Amino acid sequence: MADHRSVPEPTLRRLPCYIHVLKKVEQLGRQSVSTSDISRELKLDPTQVRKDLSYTGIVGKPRVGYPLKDLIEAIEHFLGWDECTHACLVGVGHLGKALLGYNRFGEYGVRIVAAFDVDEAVVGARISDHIVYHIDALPEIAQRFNIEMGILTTPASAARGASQNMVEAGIKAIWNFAPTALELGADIIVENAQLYATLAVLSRQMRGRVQAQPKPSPLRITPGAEQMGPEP
Amino acid sequence: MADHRSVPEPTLRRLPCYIHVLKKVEQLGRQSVSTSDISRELKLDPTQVRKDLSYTGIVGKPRVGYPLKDLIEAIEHFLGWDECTHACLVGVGHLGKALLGYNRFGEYGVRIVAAFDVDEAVVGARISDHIVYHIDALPEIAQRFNIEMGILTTPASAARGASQNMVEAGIKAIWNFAPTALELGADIIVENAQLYATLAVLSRQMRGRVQAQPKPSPLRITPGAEQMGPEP
DNA sequence: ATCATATCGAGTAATAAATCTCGATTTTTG
DNA sequence: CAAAAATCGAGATTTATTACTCGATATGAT
Ligand SMILES: NC(=O)c1ccc[n+]([C@@H]2O[C@H](COP(=O)([O-])OP(=O)(O)OC[C@H]3O[C@@H](n4cnc5c(N)ncnc54)[C@H](O)[C@@H]3O)[C@@H](O)[C@H]2O)c1
Ligand SMILES: NC(=O)c1ccc[n+]([C@@H]2O[C@H](COP(=O)([O-])OP(=O)(O)OC[C@H]3O[C@@H](n4cnc5c(N)ncnc54)[C@H](O)[C@@H]3O)[C@@H](O)[C@H]2O)c1
Repeated sequence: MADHRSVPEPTLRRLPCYIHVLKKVEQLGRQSVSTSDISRELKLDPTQVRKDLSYTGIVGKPRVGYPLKDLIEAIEHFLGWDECTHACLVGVGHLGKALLGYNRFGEYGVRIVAAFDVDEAVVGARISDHIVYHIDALPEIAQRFNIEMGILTTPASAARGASQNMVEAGIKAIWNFAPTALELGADIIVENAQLYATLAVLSRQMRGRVQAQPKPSPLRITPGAEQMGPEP
Repeated sequence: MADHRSVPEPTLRRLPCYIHVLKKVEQLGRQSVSTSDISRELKLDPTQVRKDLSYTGIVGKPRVGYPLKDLIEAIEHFLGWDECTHACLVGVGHLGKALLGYNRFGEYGVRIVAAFDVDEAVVGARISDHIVYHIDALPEIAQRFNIEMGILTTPASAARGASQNMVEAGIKAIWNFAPTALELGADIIVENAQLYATLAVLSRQMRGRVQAQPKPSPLRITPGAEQMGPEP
């Protein structure tokens, strides 16, 4: 239905979860699926699932649900995951190697066609079938392979410099795994992987579960000042 | 101020970003920081930053901002990151190895004290100074090392089984990197790392930039092609 | 000492998202 | 063939989150 700019971000974030559920259901041999099925699996409200799915333009049948294959395709198409985006990865360290070894990005519309680093120890190596080039080769290779997306997995200290390199090489979208906000032009799309966001939620819940009361913490600035104006 | 369950999740997700900015500012030698500084760096509204920070109980000074050191400590304490949580990692594959090689989890209140797998090829190995045990040893070792958190990095197909193992070993919180919803008791805290959520947002923005119009998609229901009831 | 300025913090308004309600539709059952 | 059950989809309502406003206050300049 609505194909324009007005898709809630929470919806976008849930769509991959739907795909994962749907593919699992598909392996069971089912032909169709209802929002009740999906919501049961993901513990969401059925009408929310319905509203989310409606953004993709899919139409369901009362009493039956949605045709499974069409629904998966609709979501994938909506996200652009039915088309292949050429990506490069910059920073072949621990995390970079893990991403290079992940052989399912194709399902998510991404194909890593080159990797880059500055460390002579990895430059020239083959990591999970990907050649690691020196970062200086980025502009040329980016153009040659028509690279649209950059996956940034350098240390935080190198992230801004590396992102600059990407932009200079003509890359328009960056998936940033470094815990740093990038400083780039408004025409560059940046999305931070935010690994720690989920850890923060988890940690907070753990602490909250154990000791749910407000405790007299040692982090007060002016001792004794609860909600009055702080004394000098 | 409010130390109870009433912290908005968006706030929790932003707190780690603040920590990252603050630590960078700290390295510059600054003693204090204002919400204007933070909001400029992260492109957020200053009053939103202020409201987020207020949950940690920190108090700032007009015209000056917040004492940097205290602020970092306040956020870390609020998240429980000033205390060490013992964790184990289950599934020593590409991603698991990357996480084992990450030597900064201490800053996030997590210490990986053991790793587990079923594959004889990795069981017994040392990965970045972590010993890999067979999953069968999980109950004993979890108890011995007082493991509270499980980091789940198995393939999706093994995720539910492995999470079951964790729970049986007494683990109460799971950081789940597998793209599967886990089916566990309500007393178990689960947080899904959701790697693909950010990719979905990125992909959608990329496609939206290129072709913003709604197009007649081929995803309509073919009448009569359906069968299969809703119940499996 | 007084004034200008930046910033905090609380309260309020506006916006966004989740949830609820209900009529319509399709399939299965009696 | 009629009734019952399940589910869709649109719209209304509620709740959550973000953005705005403003008085108070600390600092540095005049
Ligand atoms: N490893 C993890 O599990 C993990 C977890 C959370 C976050 N992260 C984040 O991901 C990023 C990478 O982490 P890591 O553990 O893989 O680090 P790492 O040190 O193992 O790897 C970083 C790689 O980047 C390369 N590099 C440095 N500067 C570069 C430059 N200017 N251009 C190109 N390459 C450059 C280094 O040579 C190295 O190979 C970090 O920002 C880290 O905070 C990693
Ligand atoms: N590698 C990535 O970059 C990446 C990216 C996104 C998501 N993921 C997700 O992370 C998970 C791990 O990915 P990966 O690439 O590391 O996979 P992988 O196949 O490299 O590693 C999985 C590991 O889990 C082990 N394992 C299997 N069953 C087990 C069980 N029952 N108990 C304990 N260990 C078991 C395997 O032996 C293997 O070592 C997957 O669910 C994947 O979807 C990975």
